[in-house]
Amino acid sequence: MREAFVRLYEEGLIYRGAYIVNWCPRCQTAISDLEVAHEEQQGKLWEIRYPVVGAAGEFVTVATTRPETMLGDVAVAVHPLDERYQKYLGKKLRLPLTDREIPVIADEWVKSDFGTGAVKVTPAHDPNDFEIGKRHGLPAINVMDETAHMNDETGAYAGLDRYAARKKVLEDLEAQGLLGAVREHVNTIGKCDRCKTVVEPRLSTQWFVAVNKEPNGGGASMAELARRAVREGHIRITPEQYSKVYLNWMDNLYDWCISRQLWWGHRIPVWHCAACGMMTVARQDPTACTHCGSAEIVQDPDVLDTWFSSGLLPVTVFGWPRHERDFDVFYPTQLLVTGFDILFLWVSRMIMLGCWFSRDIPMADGSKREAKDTVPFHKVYIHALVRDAERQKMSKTKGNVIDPIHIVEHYGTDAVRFTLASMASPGTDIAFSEARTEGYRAFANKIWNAARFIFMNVEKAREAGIEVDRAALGAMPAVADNAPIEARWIVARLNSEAAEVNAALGEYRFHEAANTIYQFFWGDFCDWYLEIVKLRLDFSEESDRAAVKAALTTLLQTFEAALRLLSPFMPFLTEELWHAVYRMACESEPPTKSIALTRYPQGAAHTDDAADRDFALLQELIVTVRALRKDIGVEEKLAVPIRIWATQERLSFGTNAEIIQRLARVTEIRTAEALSEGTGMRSTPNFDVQVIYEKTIDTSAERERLAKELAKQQKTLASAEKQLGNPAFLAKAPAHIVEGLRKQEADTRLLIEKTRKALEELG
RNA sequence: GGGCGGUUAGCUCAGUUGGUCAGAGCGUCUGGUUUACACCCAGAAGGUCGCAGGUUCGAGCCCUGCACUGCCCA
Repeated sequence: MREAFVRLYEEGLIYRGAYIVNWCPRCQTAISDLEVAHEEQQGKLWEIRYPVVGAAGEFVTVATTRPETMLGDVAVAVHPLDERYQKYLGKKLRLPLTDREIPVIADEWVKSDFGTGAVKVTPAHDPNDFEIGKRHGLPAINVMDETAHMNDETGAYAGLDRYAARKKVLEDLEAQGLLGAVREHVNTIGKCDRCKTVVEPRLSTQWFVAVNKEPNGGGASMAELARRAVREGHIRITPEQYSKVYLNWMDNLYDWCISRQLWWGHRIPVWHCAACGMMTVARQDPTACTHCGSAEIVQDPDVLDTWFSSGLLPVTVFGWPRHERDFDVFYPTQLLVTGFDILFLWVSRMIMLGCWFSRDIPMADGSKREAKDTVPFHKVYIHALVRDAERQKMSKTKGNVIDPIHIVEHYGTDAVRFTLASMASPGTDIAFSEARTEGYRAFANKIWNAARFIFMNVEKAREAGIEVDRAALGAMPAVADNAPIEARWIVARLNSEAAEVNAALGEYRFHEAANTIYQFFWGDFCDWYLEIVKLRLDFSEESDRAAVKAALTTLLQTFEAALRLLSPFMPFLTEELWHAVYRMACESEPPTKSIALTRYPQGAAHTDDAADRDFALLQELIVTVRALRKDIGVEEKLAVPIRIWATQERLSFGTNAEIIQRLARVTEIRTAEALSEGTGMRSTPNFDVQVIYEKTIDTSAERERLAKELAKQQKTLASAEKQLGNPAFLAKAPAHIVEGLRKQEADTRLLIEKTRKALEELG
């Protein structure tokens, strides 16, 4: 910290000066612009008449939102082109309530249409007035002390709090007939971020970092280096939109006030000499003034802004200012994860100071460090902020804080974690949703129950003398080509979903990763695979033991891999179950102490497209039959025969009859060569299916459904035909789009024909 | 005042470079005590993607304007 301060001072980038700063009267310290929260507030605009000296009965009327500061007025300013006030330019006014006379000056900054067009100038208590004062060489009269009470400059008002003073000033003006109109006025006031006290702009002597200035030796400014780091892509901010926010802020950066009048913090390494009045800035505590040798030196009482030392973290963490091996090895780091509210406060300062102090440190191989290697980190991921259900920022004063402990106790840590991950889509904040959390608690429960089912079967298998080899676990499962369809399918699925999860994580799309896993675990693994695998887990004497063992192995392998896939999202549950897998299935300890230490499943797309395709058809058939049964009123429990007309060879419905029977509650599958008459039919481009059911069906409802269906199909066809009939489309659209549309058109034509026929048969 | 977002099913939200993308969960409705799970299963209904123009063969997605809304900075 000292090294940084002294070096910047030597480079001419740290200076001390009297400026208007944001002053918190309660904390009694200066605070930076970033620590001030601006709020709109209904206030008043008072008009005050300042008598013109030497012109009895004439006044210049000013408008102000802060009458008490008039005691520190040193001028009244008007716009140079404002005709109303031309005659007063250069004249003096008598400042009411005091015995001072102040000039009328012209300054471009004054807005003629605001208030009366004449403004009081109080350089010690307003940043704009300070600038005007500097331009016109006016003095600055501070009228308040560090607690925002009126000081000795104010005579009769001395000792009054600023608001009490305001009241008295107004009363006195009123009594003297100098108070004009009072209007309602919305103005913006600054409050201290920490204690919410209204900030007082106050003239005081502070330390600043000149962020936009070239250093003494020449070269780019700190802010410029920090801008380039992002603009030139050495630092990539995700979501990208924050790059713009960052650059916009950097482009409008003022000097950074780094001194604080607090009693804790790093003290400023500057000693003031009582003898000669000069300053000694030193790395080591000096015993004498470097200018005159006097021993009467006192260290500056101020301490540094906490973000100054925090901003140095990227280099100090690796031993800077010493040059250590850690620095060579780890700087620049890869990724910083943080919330956007910290982007300016900390991230920007780390970039500025990191780039600055690393730039003259050679690379490990001795070569010169280039810009890309000066940055403290290569990537910044800005995560979402959690807000309350009404999207309000949580705050203690508003009382809308959601207590994470309470939520975690209620829904479980894993459910809360999964909820946040699933809602963390980049660039938007998270409105905390209890309903979503409830859903993911159910998900955790679902996984737990799936595990119970699996372990139960492992027990049964063991009783039947079937054991799963421990060596089979811990990797991506592999299945034989002649394995049952559901085994081939779930393994292909696991692979493609794992690949998708990895891709999503690589791009910080956590919600996508979470949703993919959710869908895989619940939708694919539980709803389809587990239901089908029940058929294979037959531990009776007459079963094919090799087949049962293979099924059980795939089941365990898939579950184990799925747990690893899920573990970053639900660490506690998966840890527990993963250990249980090894203990229950293999009666042994897992290969590592924690699931977190295992290899994350990578997966691959298209490992078994044939299984994917065949299983999709099977699902389509089962779903169609289920819907059909419901439509024609087959009781839930009743199993019925179905009849299928398949248009494709590969519909291996025959070999998968068991699956269809179990999942669609079917007794018998008949096949036919052609469309038959009768009711209770459904068509898809791949097959027609009929549920054979004796009871009369609701023909009018069925007709209505078919009519609706037909209308939809015709709409689809019309749109496809329109596009395909457009030469421009055929000429310009890519081939796969045109092909896809052609297939859609053909399929739709076929369906329309079938639907029409079905309608005819209903009569 | 300057900047950055958002507006998609009743609710909470996805929808990466314009085409096979209109989706999920919750809620609603219907039916189910199938030996893992009713914190469950099956099925269904529900949206002219804020409004108005424009670019394009093609727009939830790109451009312009407007309305409402949130945030950041001054």
